[in-house]
Amino acid sequence: MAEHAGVSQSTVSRALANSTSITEATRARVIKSAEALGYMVDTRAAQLRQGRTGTLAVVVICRAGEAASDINPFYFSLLGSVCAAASGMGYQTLVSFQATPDQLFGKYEESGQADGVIVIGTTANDAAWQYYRDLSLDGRAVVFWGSPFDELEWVRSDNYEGGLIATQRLIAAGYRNIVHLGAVDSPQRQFRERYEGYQAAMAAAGRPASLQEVDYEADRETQGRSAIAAMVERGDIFDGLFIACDSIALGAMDELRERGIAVPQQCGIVGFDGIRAGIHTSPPLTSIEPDFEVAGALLVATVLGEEGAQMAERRVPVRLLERGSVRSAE
Amino acid sequence: MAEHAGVSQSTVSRALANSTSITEATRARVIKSAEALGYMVDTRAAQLRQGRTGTLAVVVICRAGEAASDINPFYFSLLGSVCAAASGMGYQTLVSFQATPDQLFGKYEESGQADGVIVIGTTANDAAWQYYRDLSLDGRAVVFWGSPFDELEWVRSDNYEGGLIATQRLIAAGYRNIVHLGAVDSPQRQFRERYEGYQAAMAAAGRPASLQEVDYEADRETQGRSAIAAMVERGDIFDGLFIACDSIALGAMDELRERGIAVPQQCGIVGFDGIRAGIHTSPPLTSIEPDFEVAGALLVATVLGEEGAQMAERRVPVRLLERGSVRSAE
DNA sequence: CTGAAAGCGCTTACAG
DNA sequence: CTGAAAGCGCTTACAG
Repeated sequence: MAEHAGVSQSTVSRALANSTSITEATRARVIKSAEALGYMVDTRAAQLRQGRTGTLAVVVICRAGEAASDINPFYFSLLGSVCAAASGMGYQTLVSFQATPDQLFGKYEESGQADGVIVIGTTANDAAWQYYRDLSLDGRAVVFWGSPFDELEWVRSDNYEGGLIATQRLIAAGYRNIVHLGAVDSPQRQFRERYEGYQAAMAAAGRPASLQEVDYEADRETQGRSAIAAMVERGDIFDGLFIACDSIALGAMDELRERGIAVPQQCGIVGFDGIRAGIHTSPPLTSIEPDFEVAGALLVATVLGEEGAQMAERRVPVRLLERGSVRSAE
Repeated sequence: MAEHAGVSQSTVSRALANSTSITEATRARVIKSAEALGYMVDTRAAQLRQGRTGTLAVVVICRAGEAASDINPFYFSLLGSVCAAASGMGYQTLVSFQATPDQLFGKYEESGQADGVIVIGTTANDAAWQYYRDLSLDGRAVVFWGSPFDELEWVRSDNYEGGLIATQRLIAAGYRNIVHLGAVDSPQRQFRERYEGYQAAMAAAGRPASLQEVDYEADRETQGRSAIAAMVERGDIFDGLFIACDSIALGAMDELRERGIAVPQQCGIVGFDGIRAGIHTSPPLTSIEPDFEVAGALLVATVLGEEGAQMAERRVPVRLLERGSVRSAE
């Protein structure tokens, strides 16, 4: 390559790396040769020399035995946003799906494969979270979406705000007995925050908070179904539901339909996550959606240790996605 | 590292690479030192020397302006399956989402970043397909999911079979006027194949085939809605629909509901792709699902140029996912 | 502004 | 079975 352009290897490198200490004439010649020869810089070699990788690892934690098509679609949206944000910052993304303990691998930094790790996915996989927690405590650059551990670097939705506006919306529509379907003691820290937002809105309206716990060991749809079944069989009175996650809400809606409870007439529902499947239920599911673009950008900025990616700013704003599972405000 | 274990660099390398020409005693010592020092082989350097990358690039072609949450969930399932299959073969996966012409990048092989490229995603993005077609014609290892070009290396669902069994199911349930919603001349080659399966089943039942074309420039849900709107407004008689893709079917079901046409009583529906959102429509959407595990494995084997990954075997088997949008067989 | 040389961290003939 | 040396394809001080 250097030979073809009649310059040294150093000059080729500088020309292609846009170094300023190169005549435009020389650069042009080098570039023309590169095109003629179909030459491209070997990224591996360049990065080895530079001591960086230009790559970020994104690991999606799954439940054991969960196929790709069973993964909560919310995480796929997040994955896409992270890849886009990384690409915008000039980083490639090494993606892997990890479920069982033997699949766990996060030593990307140690093996020179990535400059940092972004962990997203189900918090129910204890082994995985312990593994990545240790990695982080070991001083590696790893950032989590919605970590169960406060000491780690995390980025989360503004869950409190989401719970607040979801509940306010239900109250404004005139529903009286609004129950929250979720969990306060699960590793899903985000669930507790959503509950607290719900609680605040209820308190402000002078109404008691009421929580129906879901069994987070079960799959999400079963969680929703079982929760509704339990409430109905107990004879609970409710006409509004703020549900901690859309996938759970989908199961809840199925159960309500089978039991003949009409949404939104007899029961209003607001979910959380804004997944697309909620567009096609009947009625479509009203939900709280985080700003995915901000989520991706924040995760990437945080793992890269950017200035400005301070703790206080790691909250992703949310908005109400008005669809059809809540009747109009009174 | 070598110093700590009291051996040469070569020995360290051989011990860690499980070379047979190493005493177990030496290997044990090296491994212990590695653990003590937290040493790991630098993958980049190893691969540079070995002339391979141990990595596969997976590019998801999107529509311009499409956010991650708008991507057809089918492709996410496929993406997950590909990553899992690659991982099973000892390969990492470099994932990117590409929509606009300036985002197009597939020179992973040339730049030493991957040993091959797997292209999946919407066929409606002409520029992208041309780009990857050129890359493939240039001799690069690139394999496509459902390519519009016959000369490329592709892996596809057994679309003909899928169309056949979907239509047979509708016929068996006693629906008389079964229409296909799809396209025969779109770049989606798979759509034509699905139509042909439909056609064969109709012919075998002695019934005429009837095609309602969708406008593949629009987004998928609009395609479904508009197709139904057109049929109803024209006064077409139909009581069965085999729809080329679930995302289109979801839109069609929304439109049917709004127009008061009951599924499956007045109209039976079978979609294609088996996306999860179809579980929560009412009724749930009966669909044809490819075996994702086989799809991922075949894509990976093909791009790696494995023996046995012959053309004839690049068809992914499909099965009927019985849900609720077709009434029981008579 | 450009070139010759060193070196990033490995693996692999080549000797012994 | 193990070591010394070369080399994978780059970038970057160091000279000029």
